[in-house]
Amino acid sequence: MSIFSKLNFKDQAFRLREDAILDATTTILASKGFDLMTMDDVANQIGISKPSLYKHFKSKEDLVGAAMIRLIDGATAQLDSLPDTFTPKEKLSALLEWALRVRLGGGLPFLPSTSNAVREMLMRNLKYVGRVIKLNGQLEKLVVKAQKDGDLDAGLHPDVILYSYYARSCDPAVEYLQKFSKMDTDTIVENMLRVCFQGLEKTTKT
Amino acid sequence: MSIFSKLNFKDQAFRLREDAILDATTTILASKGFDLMTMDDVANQIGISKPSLYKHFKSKEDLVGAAMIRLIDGATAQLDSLPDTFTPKEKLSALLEWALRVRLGGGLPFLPSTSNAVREMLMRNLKYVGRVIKLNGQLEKLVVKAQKDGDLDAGLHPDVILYSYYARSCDPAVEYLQKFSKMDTDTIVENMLRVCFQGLEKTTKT
DNA sequence: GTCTATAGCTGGATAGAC
DNA sequence: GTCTATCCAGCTATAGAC
Repeated sequence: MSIFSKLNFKDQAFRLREDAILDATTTILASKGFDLMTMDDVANQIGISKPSLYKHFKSKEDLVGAAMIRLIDGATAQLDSLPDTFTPKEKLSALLEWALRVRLGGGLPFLPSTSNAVREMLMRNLKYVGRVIKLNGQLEKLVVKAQKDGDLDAGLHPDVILYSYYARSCDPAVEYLQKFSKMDTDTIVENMLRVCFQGLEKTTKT
Repeated sequence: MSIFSKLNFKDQAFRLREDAILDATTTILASKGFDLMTMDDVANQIGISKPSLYKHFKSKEDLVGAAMIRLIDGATAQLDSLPDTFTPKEKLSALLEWALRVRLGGGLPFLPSTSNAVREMLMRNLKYVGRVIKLNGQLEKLVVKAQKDGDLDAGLHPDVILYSYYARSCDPAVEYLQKFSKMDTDTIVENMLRVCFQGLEKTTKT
Protein backbone atom coordinates (compact mmCIF):
# COMPACT_ATOMS: atom_id res chain seq x y z
CA MET A 1 0.00 0.00 0.00
CA SER A 2 1.50 3.26 -1.02
CA ILE A 3 1.78 6.24 1.27
CA PHE A 4 -0.59 8.08 -1.01
CA SER A 5 -3.48 5.71 -0.68
CA LYS A 6 -2.94 5.68 3.05
CA LEU A 7 -3.08 9.44 3.09
CA ASN A 8 -6.16 9.32 0.94
CA PHE A 9 -7.76 6.87 3.29
CA LYS A 10 -6.99 9.05 6.25
CA ASP A 11 -8.22 12.04 4.40
CA GLN A 12 -11.39 10.22 3.52
CA ALA A 13 -11.98 9.17 7.11
CA PHE A 14 -11.39 12.74 8.19
CA ARG A 15 -13.99 13.93 5.71
CA LEU A 16 -16.46 11.33 6.84
CA ARG A 17 -16.11 12.38 10.45
CA GLU A 18 -16.46 15.98 9.48
CA ASP A 19 -19.70 15.10 7.77
CA ALA A 20 -20.86 13.31 10.90
CA ILE A 21 -20.04 16.39 12.96
CA LEU A 22 -21.97 18.61 10.60
CA ASP A 23 -24.91 16.19 10.64
CA ALA A 24 -25.00 16.31 14.43
CA THR A 25 -24.66 20.09 14.42
CA THR A 26 -27.56 20.45 12.02
CA THR A 27 -29.78 18.15 14.07
CA ILE A 28 -29.04 19.98 17.30
CA LEU A 29 -29.49 23.38 15.68
CA ALA A 30 -32.89 22.23 14.45
CA SER A 31 -34.01 21.25 17.93
CA LYS A 32 -32.37 23.79 20.26
CA GLY A 33 -31.18 26.63 18.09
CA PHE A 34 -27.79 28.32 18.13
CA ASP A 35 -27.73 29.87 21.58
CA LEU A 36 -28.65 26.69 23.44
CA MET A 37 -26.50 24.35 21.39
CA THR A 38 -23.23 23.60 23.20
CA MET A 39 -20.03 22.13 21.86
CA ASP A 40 -20.48 19.33 24.41
CA ASP A 41 -23.82 18.50 22.81
CA VAL A 42 -22.16 18.04 19.45
CA ALA A 43 -19.17 16.11 20.77
CA ASN A 44 -21.30 13.77 22.88
CA GLN A 45 -23.77 13.07 20.09
CA ILE A 46 -21.05 11.56 17.90
CA GLY A 47 -18.99 10.11 20.73
CA ILE A 48 -15.84 12.21 20.53
CA SER A 49 -14.35 14.59 23.02
CA LYS A 50 -14.62 18.32 22.84
CA PRO A 51 -10.91 18.93 22.04
CA SER A 52 -11.22 16.54 19.10
CA LEU A 53 -14.11 18.59 17.87
CA TYR A 54 -11.94 21.69 18.07
CA LYS A 55 -9.35 19.96 15.86
CA HIS A 56 -11.94 20.01 13.10
CA PHE A 57 -13.50 23.41 13.72
CA LYS A 58 -11.70 26.18 15.50
CA SER A 59 -14.77 27.69 17.13
CA LYS A 60 -18.50 27.32 17.57
CA GLU A 61 -18.92 30.13 15.08
CA ASP A 62 -16.79 28.27 12.57
CA LEU A 63 -18.68 25.01 13.10
CA VAL A 64 -22.09 26.55 12.64
CA GLY A 65 -20.86 28.48 9.63
CA ALA A 66 -19.73 25.24 7.99
CA ALA A 67 -23.05 23.59 8.76
CA MET A 68 -24.94 26.52 7.28
CA ILE A 69 -22.84 26.48 4.13
CA ARG A 70 -23.70 22.83 3.66
CA LEU A 71 -27.38 23.63 4.09
CA ILE A 72 -27.26 26.41 1.51
CA ASP A 73 -25.43 24.10 -0.89
CA GLY A 74 -28.16 21.51 -0.37
CA ALA A 75 -30.84 24.04 -1.21
CA THR A 76 -28.94 25.25 -4.27
CA ALA A 77 -28.47 21.67 -5.46
CA GLN A 78 -32.16 21.04 -4.95
CA LEU A 79 -33.04 24.09 -7.01
CA ASP A 80 -30.62 23.14 -9.78
CA SER A 81 -32.02 19.63 -9.93
CA LEU A 82 -35.49 20.83 -10.88
CA PRO A 83 -36.44 20.08 -14.50
CA ASP A 84 -36.17 22.95 -16.95
CA THR A 85 -39.75 22.33 -17.94
CA PHE A 86 -40.83 23.94 -14.68
CA THR A 87 -41.91 27.55 -14.86
CA PRO A 88 -40.18 29.99 -12.49
CA LYS A 89 -43.22 29.94 -10.20
CA GLU A 90 -43.25 26.13 -10.22
CA LYS A 91 -39.59 26.09 -9.28
CA LEU A 92 -40.19 28.44 -6.37
CA SER A 93 -43.09 26.32 -5.23
CA ALA A 94 -41.14 23.09 -5.53
CA LEU A 95 -38.19 24.46 -3.57
CA LEU A 96 -40.46 25.69 -0.79
CA GLU A 97 -42.18 22.32 -0.72
CA TRP A 98 -38.80 20.63 -0.36
CA ALA A 99 -37.88 22.94 2.53
CA LEU A 100 -41.16 22.32 4.31
CA ARG A 101 -40.76 18.55 4.00
CA VAL A 102 -37.23 18.69 5.35
CA ARG A 103 -38.49 20.60 8.37
CA LEU A 104 -41.42 18.28 8.93
CA GLY A 105 -38.94 15.40 8.92
CA GLY A 106 -37.08 17.01 11.82
CA GLY A 107 -34.38 18.49 9.63
CA LEU A 108 -33.34 22.01 8.88
CA PRO A 109 -33.26 23.46 5.36
CA PHE A 110 -31.91 26.86 6.47
CA LEU A 111 -31.19 28.44 9.79
CA PRO A 112 -34.30 30.35 10.79
CA SER A 113 -33.18 33.96 10.97
CA THR A 114 -34.24 34.08 14.55
CA SER A 115 -31.82 36.45 16.22
CA ASN A 116 -29.85 39.51 15.17
CA ALA A 117 -26.73 38.14 16.81
CA VAL A 118 -26.78 34.91 14.81
CA ARG A 119 -27.43 36.77 11.60
CA GLU A 120 -24.52 39.11 12.23
CA MET A 121 -22.27 36.20 13.06
CA LEU A 122 -23.10 34.50 9.77
CA MET A 123 -22.63 37.73 7.86
CA ARG A 124 -19.02 37.79 9.07
CA ASN A 125 -18.48 34.45 7.33
CA LEU A 126 -17.49 35.47 3.82
CA LYS A 127 -17.77 31.97 2.40
CA TYR A 128 -21.32 31.73 3.69
CA VAL A 129 -22.24 35.20 2.46
CA GLY A 130 -21.00 34.27 -0.99
CA ARG A 131 -23.29 31.26 -1.17
CA VAL A 132 -26.24 33.24 0.11
CA ILE A 133 -25.73 35.96 -2.49
CA LYS A 134 -25.57 33.38 -5.24
CA LEU A 135 -28.74 31.57 -4.17
CA ASN A 136 -30.49 34.87 -3.55
CA GLY A 137 -29.63 36.01 -7.07
CA GLN A 138 -31.10 32.86 -8.56
CA LEU A 139 -34.30 33.21 -6.56
CA GLU A 140 -34.66 36.90 -7.35
CA LYS A 141 -34.47 36.12 -11.07
CA LEU A 142 -37.17 33.48 -10.67
CA VAL A 143 -39.39 35.95 -8.82
CA VAL A 144 -39.06 38.64 -11.47
CA LYS A 145 -39.69 36.15 -14.27
CA ALA A 146 -42.72 34.75 -12.50
CA GLN A 147 -44.07 38.28 -12.14
CA LYS A 148 -43.60 38.87 -15.87
CA ASP A 149 -45.32 35.55 -16.57
CA GLY A 150 -48.29 36.78 -14.56
CA ASP A 151 -47.84 33.91 -12.08
CA LEU A 152 -46.82 36.14 -9.17
CA ASP A 153 -48.34 39.48 -8.22
CA ALA A 154 -46.53 42.14 -10.26
CA GLY A 155 -47.97 44.80 -7.97
CA LEU A 156 -45.67 43.67 -5.17
CA HIS A 157 -42.06 44.78 -4.92
CA PRO A 158 -39.79 41.79 -5.68
CA ASP A 159 -38.14 42.23 -2.26
CA VAL A 160 -41.50 41.78 -0.56
CA ILE A 161 -42.06 38.53 -2.42
CA LEU A 162 -38.51 37.31 -1.86
CA TYR A 163 -38.41 38.02 1.89
CA SER A 164 -41.90 36.62 2.39
CA TYR A 165 -40.84 33.54 0.48
CA TYR A 166 -37.84 33.04 2.76
CA ALA A 167 -40.03 33.58 5.80
CA ARG A 168 -42.36 30.81 4.68
CA SER A 169 -39.57 28.28 4.69
CA CYS A 170 -39.07 29.04 8.40
CA ASP A 171 -42.73 29.61 9.24
CA PRO A 172 -43.44 28.52 12.83
CA ALA A 173 -46.99 27.63 11.77
CA VAL A 174 -45.53 24.41 10.35
CA GLU A 175 -44.38 23.19 13.75
CA TYR A 176 -47.57 24.28 15.44
CA LEU A 177 -49.65 22.34 12.95
CA GLN A 178 -47.44 19.28 13.34
CA LYS A 179 -47.58 19.49 17.12
CA PHE A 180 -51.12 20.58 17.87
CA SER A 181 -53.27 19.52 14.92
CA LYS A 182 -53.84 16.00 13.68
CA MET A 183 -52.87 16.80 10.13
CA ASP A 184 -50.41 14.56 8.29
CA THR A 185 -47.34 15.81 6.51
CA ASP A 186 -48.83 15.97 3.03
CA THR A 187 -51.83 17.94 4.22
CA ILE A 188 -49.67 20.42 6.11
CA VAL A 189 -47.45 20.96 3.08
CA GLU A 190 -50.42 21.41 0.80
CA ASN A 191 -52.06 23.91 3.12
CA MET A 192 -48.88 25.91 3.73
CA LEU A 193 -48.20 26.21 0.00
CA ARG A 194 -51.75 27.31 -0.59
CA VAL A 195 -51.54 29.94 2.13
CA CYS A 196 -48.22 31.17 0.79
CA PHE A 197 -49.34 31.68 -2.78
CA GLN A 198 -53.07 32.31 -2.44
CA GLY A 199 -53.22 33.89 1.01
CA LEU A 200 -55.86 33.51 3.68
CA GLU A 201 -58.66 35.10 1.70
CA LYS A 202 -61.08 33.26 -0.52
CA THR A 203 -59.56 33.86 -3.94
CA THR A 204 -59.52 32.67 -7.51
CA LYS A 205 -56.59 32.81 -9.89
CA THR A 206 -56.75 35.21 -12.79
CA MET B 1 -51.02 62.69 55.92
CA SER B 2 -52.46 59.42 57.03
CA ILE B 3 -50.52 56.20 57.10
CA PHE B 4 -52.84 54.85 54.45
CA SER B 5 -52.10 57.44 51.82
CA LYS B 6 -48.41 56.96 52.51
CA LEU B 7 -48.77 53.26 51.94
CA ASN B 8 -50.72 53.96 48.82
CA PHE B 9 -48.02 56.29 47.61
CA LYS B 10 -45.37 53.69 48.20
CA ASP B 11 -47.50 51.12 46.51
CA GLN B 12 -47.99 53.41 43.57
CA ALA B 13 -44.28 54.08 43.24
CA PHE B 14 -43.66 50.36 43.39
CA ARG B 15 -46.11 49.84 40.59
CA LEU B 16 -44.55 52.56 38.52
CA ARG B 17 -41.13 51.05 38.87
CA GLU B 18 -42.48 47.66 38.01
CA ASP B 19 -43.90 49.15 34.83
CA ALA B 20 -40.51 50.67 34.04
CA ILE B 21 -38.89 47.27 34.55
CA LEU B 22 -41.37 45.63 32.23
CA ASP B 23 -40.88 48.37 29.64
CA ALA B 24 -37.13 47.79 29.70
CA THR B 25 -37.61 44.04 29.53
CA THR B 26 -39.87 44.35 26.51
CA THR B 27 -37.44 46.64 24.71
CA ILE B 28 -34.50 44.33 25.33
CA LEU B 29 -36.48 41.25 24.37
CA ALA B 30 -37.36 42.96 21.11
CA SER B 31 -33.74 43.64 20.28
CA LYS B 32 -31.81 40.64 21.66
CA GLY B 33 -34.38 37.96 22.36
CA PHE B 34 -34.75 35.87 25.49
CA ASP B 35 -31.51 33.91 25.49
CA LEU B 36 -29.24 36.92 25.09
CA MET B 37 -31.12 39.20 27.44
CA THR B 38 -29.41 39.29 30.84
CA MET B 39 -30.75 40.47 34.16
CA ASP B 40 -27.85 42.94 34.19
CA ASP B 41 -29.14 44.40 30.93
CA VAL B 42 -32.51 45.06 32.48
CA ALA B 43 -31.15 46.42 35.76
CA ASN B 44 -28.65 48.72 34.04
CA GLN B 45 -31.19 50.08 31.57
CA ILE B 46 -33.35 51.50 34.35
CA GLY B 47 -30.47 52.29 36.70
CA ILE B 48 -31.12 49.89 39.54
CA SER B 49 -29.03 47.04 40.84
CA LYS B 50 -29.64 43.41 40.08
CA PRO B 51 -30.74 42.46 43.63
CA SER B 52 -33.35 45.23 43.50
CA LEU B 53 -34.64 43.73 40.32
CA TYR B 54 -34.94 40.39 42.08
CA LYS B 55 -37.08 42.05 44.77
CA HIS B 56 -39.67 42.65 42.07
CA PHE B 57 -39.35 39.43 40.12
CA LYS B 58 -38.01 36.27 41.60
CA SER B 59 -36.39 34.95 38.41
CA LYS B 60 -35.72 35.75 34.79
CA GLU B 61 -38.49 33.34 33.90
CA ASP B 62 -40.88 35.22 36.16
CA LEU B 63 -39.86 38.59 34.75
CA VAL B 64 -40.30 37.59 31.14
CA GLY B 65 -43.60 35.91 31.98
CA ALA B 66 -44.90 39.16 33.46
CA ALA B 67 -43.75 41.11 30.42
CA MET B 68 -45.46 38.65 28.10
CA ILE B 69 -48.70 38.84 30.05
CA ARG B 70 -48.68 42.59 29.65
CA LEU B 71 -48.13 42.20 25.93
CA ILE B 72 -51.02 39.79 25.58
CA ASP B 73 -53.23 42.13 27.57
CA GLY B 74 -52.24 44.95 25.24
CA ALA B 75 -53.21 42.91 22.20
CA THR B 76 -56.51 41.88 23.79
CA ALA B 77 -57.29 45.50 24.66
CA GLN B 78 -56.47 46.49 21.12
CA LEU B 79 -58.82 43.86 19.75
CA ASP B 80 -61.61 44.84 22.13
CA SER B 81 -61.26 48.50 21.19
CA LEU B 82 -62.12 47.86 17.54
CA PRO B 83 -65.55 49.17 16.53
CA ASP B 84 -68.35 46.65 16.30
CA THR B 85 -69.03 47.80 12.78
CA PHE B 86 -65.91 45.93 11.68
CA THR B 87 -66.47 42.53 10.12
CA PRO B 88 -64.51 39.61 11.64
CA LYS B 89 -62.05 39.74 8.77
CA GLU B 90 -61.61 43.49 9.21
CA LYS B 91 -60.91 42.97 12.88
CA LEU B 92 -58.27 40.36 12.13
CA SER B 93 -56.70 42.64 9.58
CA ALA B 94 -56.73 45.63 11.93
CA LEU B 95 -55.14 43.68 14.76
CA LEU B 96 -52.39 42.39 12.48
CA GLU B 97 -51.80 45.90 11.21
CA TRP B 98 -51.46 47.10 14.79
CA ALA B 99 -48.93 44.36 15.57
CA LEU B 100 -46.88 45.15 12.47
CA ARG B 101 -46.78 48.84 13.33
CA VAL B 102 -45.68 48.10 16.88
CA ARG B 103 -42.82 46.00 15.54
CA LEU B 104 -41.81 48.57 12.94
CA GLY B 105 -41.62 51.10 15.77
CA GLY B 106 -39.07 48.94 17.54
CA GLY B 107 -41.59 47.43 19.92
CA LEU B 108 -42.81 43.93 20.47
CA PRO B 109 -46.48 42.95 20.21
CA PHE B 110 -45.88 39.30 21.14
CA LEU B 111 -42.81 37.21 21.78
CA PRO B 112 -41.86 35.59 18.50
CA SER B 113 -42.17 31.88 19.16
CA THR B 114 -38.57 31.43 18.25
CA SER B 115 -37.36 28.58 20.41
CA ASN B 116 -38.87 25.47 21.91
CA ALA B 117 -37.28 26.23 25.26
CA VAL B 118 -38.89 29.67 25.52
CA ARG B 119 -42.26 28.33 24.47
CA GLU B 120 -42.09 25.58 27.08
CA MET B 121 -41.06 28.06 29.73
CA LEU B 122 -44.07 30.26 28.97
CA MET B 123 -46.38 27.26 28.94
CA ARG B 124 -45.41 26.58 32.56
CA ASN B 125 -46.73 30.04 33.45
CA LEU B 126 -50.41 29.36 34.17
CA LYS B 127 -51.38 33.02 34.27
CA TYR B 128 -49.86 33.53 30.85
CA VAL B 129 -51.44 30.39 29.43
CA GLY B 130 -54.83 31.59 30.63
CA ARG B 131 -54.51 34.86 28.76
CA VAL B 132 -53.31 33.12 25.63
CA ILE B 133 -56.23 30.72 25.67
CA LYS B 134 -58.66 33.59 26.05
CA LEU B 135 -57.19 35.61 23.18
CA ASN B 136 -56.86 32.50 21.06
CA GLY B 137 -60.54 31.73 21.59
CA GLN B 138 -61.56 35.20 20.46
CA LEU B 139 -59.41 34.98 17.35
CA GLU B 140 -60.61 31.51 16.49
CA LYS B 141 -64.21 32.71 16.58
CA LEU B 142 -63.32 35.57 14.28
CA VAL B 143 -61.65 33.20 11.84
CA VAL B 144 -64.61 30.84 11.70
CA LYS B 145 -67.04 33.72 11.26
CA ALA B 146 -64.93 35.23 8.52
CA GLN B 147 -64.89 31.88 6.76
CA LYS B 148 -68.71 31.71 6.96
CA ASP B 149 -68.89 35.27 5.63
CA GLY B 150 -66.84 34.16 2.65
CA ASP B 151 -64.08 36.61 3.57
CA LEU B 152 -61.52 33.92 4.44
CA ASP B 153 -60.88 30.70 2.57
CA ALA B 154 -63.34 28.12 3.91
CA GLY B 155 -61.31 25.38 2.27
CA LEU B 156 -58.54 25.87 4.83
CA HIS B 157 -58.67 24.31 8.28
CA PRO B 158 -59.19 27.08 10.87
CA ASP B 159 -55.97 26.01 12.61
CA VAL B 160 -54.02 26.64 9.43
CA ILE B 161 -55.44 30.15 9.20
CA LEU B 162 -54.95 30.85 12.89
CA TYR B 163 -51.33 29.67 13.09
CA SER B 164 -50.45 31.39 9.83
CA TYR B 165 -52.04 34.55 11.17
CA TYR B 166 -49.91 34.39 14.33
CA ALA B 167 -46.83 33.74 12.24
CA ARG B 168 -47.46 36.88 10.20
CA SER B 169 -47.33 39.03 13.30
CA CYS B 170 -43.77 37.76 13.88
CA ASP B 171 -42.77 37.53 10.22
CA PRO B 172 -39.04 38.23 9.84
CA ALA B 173 -39.76 39.67 6.39
CA VAL B 174 -40.87 42.84 8.18
CA GLU B 175 -37.43 43.47 9.63
CA TYR B 176 -35.67 42.58 6.42
CA LEU B 177 -37.78 45.05 4.49
CA GLN B 178 -37.16 47.74 7.09
CA LYS B 179 -33.43 47.07 7.11
CA PHE B 180 -32.60 46.33 3.48
CA SER B 181 -35.26 48.01 1.37
CA LYS B 182 -36.02 51.69 1.20
CA MET B 183 -39.71 51.24 1.86
CA ASP B 184 -41.42 53.39 4.48
CA THR B 185 -43.52 52.01 7.30
CA ASP B 186 -46.90 52.49 5.62
CA THR B 187 -45.76 50.76 2.45
CA ILE B 188 -44.33 47.81 4.37
CA VAL B 189 -47.54 47.40 6.35
CA GLU B 190 -49.67 47.60 3.24
CA ASN B 191 -47.55 45.03 1.42
CA MET B 192 -47.40 42.62 4.34
CA LEU B 193 -51.17 42.70 4.80
CA ARG B 194 -51.66 42.13 1.09
CA VAL B 195 -49.28 39.17 1.12
CA CYS B 196 -50.99 37.73 4.18
CA PHE B 197 -54.51 37.81 2.82
CA GLN B 198 -53.99 37.60 -0.93
CA GLY B 199 -50.75 35.62 -1.10
CA LEU B 200 -47.90 35.97 -3.53
CA GLU B 201 -49.87 34.99 -6.62
CA LYS B 202 -51.69 37.34 -8.88
CA THR B 203 -55.25 36.97 -7.65
CA THR B 204 -58.67 38.54 -7.69
CA LYS B 205 -61.21 38.39 -4.93
CA THR B 206 -64.34 36.33 -5.51
C1' DG C 1 -4.99 13.25 17.06
C1' DT C 2 -7.13 11.56 21.03
C1' DC C 3 -8.16 12.08 25.61
C1' DT C 4 -8.53 14.24 30.92
C1' DA C 5 -8.42 18.18 33.23
C1' DT C 6 -8.90 22.88 33.70
C1' DA C 7 -8.55 27.85 32.71
C1' DG C 8 -11.36 31.90 32.05
C1' DC C 9 -15.55 34.00 31.64
C1' DT C 10 -20.41 34.98 31.88
C1' DG C 11 -24.80 35.22 33.81
C1' DG C 12 -28.51 33.76 37.22
C1' DA C 13 -29.26 34.19 41.85
C1' DT C 14 -28.16 35.51 46.86
C1' DA C 15 -25.81 37.01 51.44
C1' DG C 16 -25.39 40.52 54.32
C1' DA C 17 -24.38 45.47 55.35
C1' DC C 18 -26.92 49.80 55.58
C1' DG D 1 -35.59 47.89 49.84
C1' DT D 2 -31.33 49.30 48.21
C1' DC D 3 -26.75 48.41 47.46
C1' DT D 4 -21.66 45.82 47.12
C1' DA D 5 -19.70 41.73 46.88
C1' DT D 6 -19.90 37.09 45.86
C1' DC D 7 -21.33 32.23 44.95
C1' DC D 8 -22.03 28.75 41.64
C1' DA D 9 -23.30 26.47 37.36
C1' DG D 10 -22.41 26.06 32.67
C1' DC D 11 -20.13 27.37 28.59
C1' DT D 12 -16.17 28.22 25.15
C1' DA D 13 -11.72 27.17 24.47
C1' DT D 14 -7.07 25.19 25.53
C1' DA D 15 -2.99 22.99 28.00
C1' DG D 16 -0.63 19.02 28.31
C1' DA D 17 -0.23 13.90 28.87
C1' DC D 18 -0.33 9.77 25.92
